[in-house]
Amino acid sequence: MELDERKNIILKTIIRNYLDTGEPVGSRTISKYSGLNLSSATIRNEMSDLEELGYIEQPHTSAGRIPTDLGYRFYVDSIQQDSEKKLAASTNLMLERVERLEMLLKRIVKSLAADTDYAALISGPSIGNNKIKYLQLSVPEEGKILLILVMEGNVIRNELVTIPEKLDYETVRNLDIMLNNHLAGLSLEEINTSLVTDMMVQSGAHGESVKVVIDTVVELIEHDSENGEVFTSGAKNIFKYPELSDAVRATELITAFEEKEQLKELVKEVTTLSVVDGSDTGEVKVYIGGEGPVKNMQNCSLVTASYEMRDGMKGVIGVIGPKRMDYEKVMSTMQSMKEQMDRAFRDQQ
Amino acid sequence: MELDERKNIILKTIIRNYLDTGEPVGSRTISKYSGLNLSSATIRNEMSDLEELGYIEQPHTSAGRIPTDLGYRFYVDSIQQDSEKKLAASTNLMLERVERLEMLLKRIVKSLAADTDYAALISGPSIGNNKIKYLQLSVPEEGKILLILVMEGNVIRNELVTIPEKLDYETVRNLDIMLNNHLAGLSLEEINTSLVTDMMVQSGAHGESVKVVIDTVVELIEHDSENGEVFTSGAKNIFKYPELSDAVRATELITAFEEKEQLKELVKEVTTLSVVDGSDTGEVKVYIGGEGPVKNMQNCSLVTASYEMRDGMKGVIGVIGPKRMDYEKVMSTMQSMKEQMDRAFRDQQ
DNA sequence: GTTAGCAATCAAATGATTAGAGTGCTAACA
DNA sequence: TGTTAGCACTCTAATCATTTGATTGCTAAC
Repeated sequence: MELDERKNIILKTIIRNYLDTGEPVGSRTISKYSGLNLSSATIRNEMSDLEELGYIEQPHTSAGRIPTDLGYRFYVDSIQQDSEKKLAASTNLMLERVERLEMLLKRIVKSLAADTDYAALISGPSIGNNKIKYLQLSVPEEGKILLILVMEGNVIRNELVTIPEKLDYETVRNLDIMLNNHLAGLSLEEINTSLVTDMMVQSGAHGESVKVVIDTVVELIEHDSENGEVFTSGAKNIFKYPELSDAVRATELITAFEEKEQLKELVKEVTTLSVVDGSDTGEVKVYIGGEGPVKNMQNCSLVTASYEMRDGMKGVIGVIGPKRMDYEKVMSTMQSMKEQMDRAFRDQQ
Repeated sequence: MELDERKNIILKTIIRNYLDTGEPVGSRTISKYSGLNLSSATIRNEMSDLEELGYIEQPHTSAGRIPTDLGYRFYVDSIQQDSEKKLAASTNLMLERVERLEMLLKRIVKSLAADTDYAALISGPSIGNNKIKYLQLSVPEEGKILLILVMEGNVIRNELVTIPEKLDYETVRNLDIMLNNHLAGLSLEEINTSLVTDMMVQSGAHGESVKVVIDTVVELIEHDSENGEVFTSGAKNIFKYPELSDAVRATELITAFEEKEQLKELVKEVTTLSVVDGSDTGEVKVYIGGEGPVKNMQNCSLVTASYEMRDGMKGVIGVIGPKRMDYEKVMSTMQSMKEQMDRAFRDQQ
């Protein structure tokens, strides 16, 4: 059995109706609103077929039909083909002004949540496979070294390092130069044991201190690539949708939004997935039910897009809502956000 | 009418019972469990008095009594007087190991939430009225300056500043020295216009760049004192308590826990309140219903304590739960956490 | 001052009935 | 062969009356 044009229209009508009302839709409704001029009996036959094909299902005998995950997938794909994406009215971010990146991200995620009425997240660009530009040591007090690490793209990290000896200004300066000579321009993978031993040997009596500093550098980069910040907004929107608000699911989402660990995992997967896909990187993507990175959120869908900053650093924006979500609006809002951000970051360079 | 010994006992029994069961308690229950050997009729008379005094109330006719905010206050105060605080079993934090402050705070707040089963928060120590130790400039690329700000207590902040001119290494070095001469040892309030003008004049042609840098310094400190980080854990615990889980209150709490702005406000108020009180700083405090900093959380109580790091920098830990909360357990857990933290930070120095 | 007893009150549970929406099937129709 | 009208059947959700049980306040007796 195939999905002919008529089944196609009926299925879309069912889903659109269900997205609107949240109620299972019956044959009579479709008979009236599909524009096909068919009686409810005929529709019933077709619906029976659609159910057999796995696109819709009945919550219980005497109820109408609701879309299955496969049904949603069909719907979302068919939206994406309708390339005449009429962009949704979304907040103009006015990204021209320079401000702290953190503030900027928070503002973006906030309007994303406000525009869509779902929960939104944004990941800051992570330094990940980035290269060290330079580092800088100073001595805030005896026995400690303040390490400043500047990565390509001017991402800056600092850490206070406790060293096992007291070093004078001149020595620290020399170590600083030596470290820069060896490390500048390298990425995390390129820092191997032989290189470290090399530096330790070269710094003679201060080998131990140098080791501590290098370890800290490695730690900082690793920590950051696993731990790129994620901001969220609109978690409360979850409560607007009765099909989710029951304790279990709410708890899951709330925990995810509080602990952020799961969200970071999610961001990571989305990033790597889009790299694997290759071709359509940057496109808006939809994960329905437990698809892709959205494990254990059976009743939610996730819409993502990635944006690009200077130096090829990428971040992800996403919206999480119930499976019964206004996909068209969310997808086009997302698209418009992404474009605004890409443009702003490009111009700002 | 006064609170004599008998009323005292009855009131405590009512509250303890209500905390246990969450159900309004009736006269018969008290008659059985108070240990006073009084009939329910007598208890009824006393309860009627207690209601008139404002300690308890009836949700509706034919229901038992529940404590009012005043009742809770009485109960909490009477706990605090029972100075034989049997410390609750709380996670041993094993704070000896040095780790990143952020990680440490997250771990603490997590076990606080786990131990109490309520939502917990912790504020990192803020630099607030702290003094500048030194600052450091470097040039990651033309037209930009990397500003590193080190405060007393080795709190470090950095920011990339865009300046209106290209400066060579030597000039930046001189500006660095000049800025340190003027700013080192000062707190935010001491940076006034005349000082700024002074520095601008002294740096001649580079006055504009200096101004931008100083502005950034001020911004960093201000931003931080308003924005000291707050970590939370256990927001999901809110759903364990049916009296809170209905949408409105849940939404309020969830938003507060996501946006953190309200929590920061709260932390700020707790900190300033305890400064005003003076004497009993550092004690565990309880705010019931809308008391103190817990505006718009009519159905919650807040238990707080402040901890101290080196250099007198203070932070706050807190637990938010329903008014019907196990005050004894929370208060003693809090006390023990606070002590562990104080001890650890003192020893670690 | 304390208590037993009793009527009055009210929320919450129970159960029966009804209304309504929807399906599947069959037979008739074009 | 595809479409439709009609009808019996199913199941949920709403409604309403009734019952149950907990609790109070009051009064009169101890």
